Amino acid sequence: MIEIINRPKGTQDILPDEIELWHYIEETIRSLTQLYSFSEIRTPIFEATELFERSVGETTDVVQKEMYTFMDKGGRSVTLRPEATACIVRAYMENGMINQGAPRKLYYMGPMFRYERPQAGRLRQFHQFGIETIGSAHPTADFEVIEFSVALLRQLKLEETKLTINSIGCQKCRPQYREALKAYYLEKLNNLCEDCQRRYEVNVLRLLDCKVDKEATAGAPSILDYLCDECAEHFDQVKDLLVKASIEYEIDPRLVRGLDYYTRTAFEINTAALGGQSQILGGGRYDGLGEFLGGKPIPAVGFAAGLERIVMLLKKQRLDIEAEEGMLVSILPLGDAVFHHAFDFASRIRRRGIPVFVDVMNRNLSNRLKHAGRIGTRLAVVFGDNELEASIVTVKNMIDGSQAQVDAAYLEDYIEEKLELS
RNA sequence: GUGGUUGUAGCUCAGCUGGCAGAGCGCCUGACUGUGGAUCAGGUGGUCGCGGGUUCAAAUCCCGCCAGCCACCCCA
Repeated sequence: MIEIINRPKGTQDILPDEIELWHYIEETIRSLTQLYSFSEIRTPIFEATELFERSVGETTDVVQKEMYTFMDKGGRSVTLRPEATACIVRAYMENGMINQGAPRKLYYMGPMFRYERPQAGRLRQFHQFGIETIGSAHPTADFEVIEFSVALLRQLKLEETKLTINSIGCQKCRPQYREALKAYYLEKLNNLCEDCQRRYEVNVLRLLDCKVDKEATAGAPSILDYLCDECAEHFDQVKDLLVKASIEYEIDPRLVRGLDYYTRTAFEINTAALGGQSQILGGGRYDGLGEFLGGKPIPAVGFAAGLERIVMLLKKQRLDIEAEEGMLVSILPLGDAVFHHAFDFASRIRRRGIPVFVDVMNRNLSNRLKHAGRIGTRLAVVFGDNELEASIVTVKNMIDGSQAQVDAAYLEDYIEEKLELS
């Protein structure tokens, strides 16, 4: 007995039933990016492992334990991309896009891979959409990225979402805050959970969003009190722009980012409706990334959204996607002698831009009609020997059940007319 | 990676303290030899997640593994 092979853990088959929802999301994204003048960029799904080690940061979970890394046959270590920002910046530098003027506004959409324990809204292969505005250090760039993310969710008709923002400083002021935090937590260290004791050494900022030790965190110093003048001014301007655009937000000084390259603005959009994985979108400024990757410093800001989470939310909201106007014509030939005419009719109708299904099963009319009905046929073209001898076919309207004898020579005209009338 | 929980037909599930694997829906066929949706009848469909153990006998009890879900962790 040959064993049946199942899909790999943490992956998903997206079936035809669900694909309409994906198309709806993808089309909304493409039209909105166009309206905001973001251009699509496609980069490889795997990259040199070092790209992620250098950018995402070797202390993060993503690099330490979540990467799909393997040696190729040439002895190179490559990794399935766990996120795209590093890839985009790599491509930006490699292709000399810095010479194409600033800012360069890019977007991407595609699969990402992280070796994690799967859970609702968390998969090993998942899809992200993201935008990056590269080349501008100005707060208007931060604002535009945030504004776009809000507009996108509104356009998608996603309900009950909340925007949270923060500033996490820069390489100048963050170290001082880090020290202040360490000093604050030092005396409490023994009472903290195991994870937090580890975080204390690895990445103190992460202590802030620990769910176990909420009490200890309550009195912790706020990053906002440690921002340097430039960072504070930048943050003020971003907030001011948001207020003037009537975009509601909440400031959460404990909002930090897990990835090392983030600077200044950090933001997230969350929803209460999703359970454990509440974040549907997250991003911020990453002025440090260019240098991390061995290039010039390049100011940039962007975000990434999880498409599966958007799909889940929309399903939960039971959003009715307007079904495509049903235009399908089904051709139901009766008897071996007339099968070849079916394909001739089909080509002629398809040339008018009308979708056609040809029944390629050998079964009686009753079952052919049954199947035609279930796939959403609007008009069924039925014919056997007797019709074709008279050069006619029978066209049945599947919605009201009426039918007509039609001159086979003008079948496509009749169908076109019939579909446009209804 | 840690903890909890679940796994029986394509789907939803029943199957008691071990005793011949079931139902509804779906699918296929027929009633209707050329007319779908309704009705009725018949049929198809399962290594009971996988492997081992206990037993005369395991879907049922025990152990291990795999997978799903939930929470932690982390993030989109």
